[in-house]
Amino acid sequence: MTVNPAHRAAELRAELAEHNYRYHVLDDPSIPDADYDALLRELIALEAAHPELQTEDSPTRRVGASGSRDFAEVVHDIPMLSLDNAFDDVDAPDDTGRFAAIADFVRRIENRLDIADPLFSVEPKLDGLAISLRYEHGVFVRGATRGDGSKGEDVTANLRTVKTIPLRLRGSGWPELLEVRGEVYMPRAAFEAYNAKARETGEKVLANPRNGAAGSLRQKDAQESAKRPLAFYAYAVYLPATPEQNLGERHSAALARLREWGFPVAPEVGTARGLAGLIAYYRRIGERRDSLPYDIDGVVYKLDDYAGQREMGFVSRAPRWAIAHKFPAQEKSTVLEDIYINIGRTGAATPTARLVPVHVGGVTVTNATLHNADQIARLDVRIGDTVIVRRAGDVIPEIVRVVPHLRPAGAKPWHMPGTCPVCRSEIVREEGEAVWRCSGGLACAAQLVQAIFHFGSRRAMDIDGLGERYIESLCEFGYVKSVADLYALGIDDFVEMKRRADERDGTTPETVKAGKVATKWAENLVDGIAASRRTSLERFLYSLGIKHVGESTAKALAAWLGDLERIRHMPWPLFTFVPDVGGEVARSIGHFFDQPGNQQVIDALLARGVDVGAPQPPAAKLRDKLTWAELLAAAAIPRLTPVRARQLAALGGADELLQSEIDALVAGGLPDKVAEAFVLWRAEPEHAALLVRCAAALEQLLQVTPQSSAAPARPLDGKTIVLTGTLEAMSRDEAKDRLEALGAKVSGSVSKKTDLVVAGPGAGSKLDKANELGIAIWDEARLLGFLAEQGAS
DNA sequence: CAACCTCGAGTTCA
DNA sequence: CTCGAGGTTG
Repeated sequence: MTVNPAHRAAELRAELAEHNYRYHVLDDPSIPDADYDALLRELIALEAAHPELQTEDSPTRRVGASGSRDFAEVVHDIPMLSLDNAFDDVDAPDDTGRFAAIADFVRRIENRLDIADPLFSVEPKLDGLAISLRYEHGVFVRGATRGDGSKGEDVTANLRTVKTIPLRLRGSGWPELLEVRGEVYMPRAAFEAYNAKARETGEKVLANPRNGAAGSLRQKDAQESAKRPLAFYAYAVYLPATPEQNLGERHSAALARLREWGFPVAPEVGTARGLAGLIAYYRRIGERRDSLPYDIDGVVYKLDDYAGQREMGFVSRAPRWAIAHKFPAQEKSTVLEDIYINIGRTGAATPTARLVPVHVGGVTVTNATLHNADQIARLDVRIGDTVIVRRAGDVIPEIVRVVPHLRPAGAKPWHMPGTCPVCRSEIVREEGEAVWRCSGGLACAAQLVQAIFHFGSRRAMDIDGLGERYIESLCEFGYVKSVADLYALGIDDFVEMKRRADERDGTTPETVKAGKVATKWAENLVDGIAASRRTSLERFLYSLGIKHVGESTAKALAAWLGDLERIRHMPWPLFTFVPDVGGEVARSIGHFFDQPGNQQVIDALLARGVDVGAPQPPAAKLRDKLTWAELLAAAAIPRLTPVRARQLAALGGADELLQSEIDALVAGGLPDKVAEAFVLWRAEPEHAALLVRCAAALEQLLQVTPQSSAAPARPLDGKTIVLTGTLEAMSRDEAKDRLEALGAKVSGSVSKKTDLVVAGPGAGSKLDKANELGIAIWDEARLLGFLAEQGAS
């Protein structure tokens, strides 16, 4: 008698699914692994012989589909949340202070819902990847990463290989359409085992379980994914068809239901009542943190009652009914091997600690900034010290303190070296400044490299593919002595440069061994450089790297003065007519253009085809400021207050003022002291020359500056807007551009002057501050609506 | 001149 | 993101 293959396949599938569930979800296997494998092999053989019998939910699908392809985009019907994070205030003297953020969270709920000690669902916060699983008629049909919350990537094939994700739901009563959210993670034991094996076979070792999980899920080849031992815990469930009706009335009950349907839920999940309950849970999990089979970085509290959740609602994308309570940043001790100096673009000499590599919060830290010499003195860090390193809320490692009793005998306090380690120029400190600087300027290789890197950076000339390493080689071998030289480079230059660099390093790339020369990268670079020629005046000014001229000052200069030729020959006091430019910045700009070398570089750039667009007349708004009195007031003449400057201006133009005797000035109403100070000042030839240049430049500006014409009023004129958090439909830059096009000023920090804050998910302190100051807050949807409206009209 | 607001510059690791 | 310093304002 022959067995019906279809029947047998269904039987095997049911049996395998049951064993799988017992093994992975209940952790209570009922048959030996070998028997399980035998059943699986039988099914694989059966499906191979009868391809028509293959189904979406077959356990054989866990082996992983092969073939490489890009991940399709998945739009989440219900956006995936981002939670607000709360940290302990470790400096607080008592418990109420230490858990202030959590206490606030509970209080807000109690006040708004008018209840005491609400019930929370409490969960460990796994350090993995949030994903969303979709089930239709009980069958797993699609899995996606969180992505930015509204759009993720389709990783269905890879998720099928995760054994604890049910491919078909158990039991009954599940809705036709079901979406389950949870965390894919790599259990610690699996991580260790994987790495042990990888070390043996010489394969790449995973940095930490989290990276392991992320890397595995994004494997293009699901067969590769199948080899990585991932697991899954569910923590949320939605019915996308009727989102407002979740499963039952309580989150904890919904999770219990998920368990019945075959989803694994972390055994540490439970409920807790009121602030005291939350803190007890936090402590309990914290104590067990190291002995749990997976990495966690905190716990999550969710208001258990769904009706309450709906009432609390959202601030932008973050729910007000849930919060992540993170454990304090992990601290580790290590030994400080050396302190070396980093030279920045402006010559700033930043001491950096080289550490004996240490694992902190999931990554290996080998470097940590010490900011400046003052910081080193404050911490009293010395070479050889054992130091405590922490990766705080953000990513950047910092040295918290030294362990004094572990200091080696004879360790000496550290001092800033007198000369630059790169160019041997003197390292000096400006009066009253915290930073020490290498005085070598562009003659210092480090500063030249940084200057070129800045020039090519995205917000400056935006040269694609020009990385720091290439720049270092270009400078080292003398291909480039200024940014202008970039535009004279050809493919051959880059290839030759690379060859020399490889030679020096003693490395021979595979391509050279094969007797070929790779040139694609060089072609791309040359194209990138060529494409950067067409730029704007503001980008160009920014890319020059003038001290005190960042993006926004460059933009202001371009908008108000409009013409590179005008700007590069303007006497410095005139720059103060541009808003937010004061004496210090104006002098710095003037000083930059006074250097013949800088002028030559600009000439060379223009000669090699850099195009900053057509010159514009100065902004009409400039006109009111274009007076001789204003100019004299800006010129930093000793004792000359604005009032006195007006009196002085009334006495004549540059020629008259250079010739008038003190008597005449005093007769004109100036106090003796002021007149004397002025005469003393103008005795300096360079001051006299400045006066003449200023007068001439003012004359010229007056001729070309248009009368204030009634510019069309824009809807956001005079409004100051701050963007915070992540925007999803457009980049922050794009949002900024569009708002500015409507007349708004987009600024980086919230203050009383802010009119509006646009908050995306992940918004932090800025959002809190906006709430505190009672400033209007929009979410992205509202912004998009507004922009669409404006765009239409 | 003090308080407050902005901008610029520097920073780590995968 | 954070610090330090420059600019503006009351």
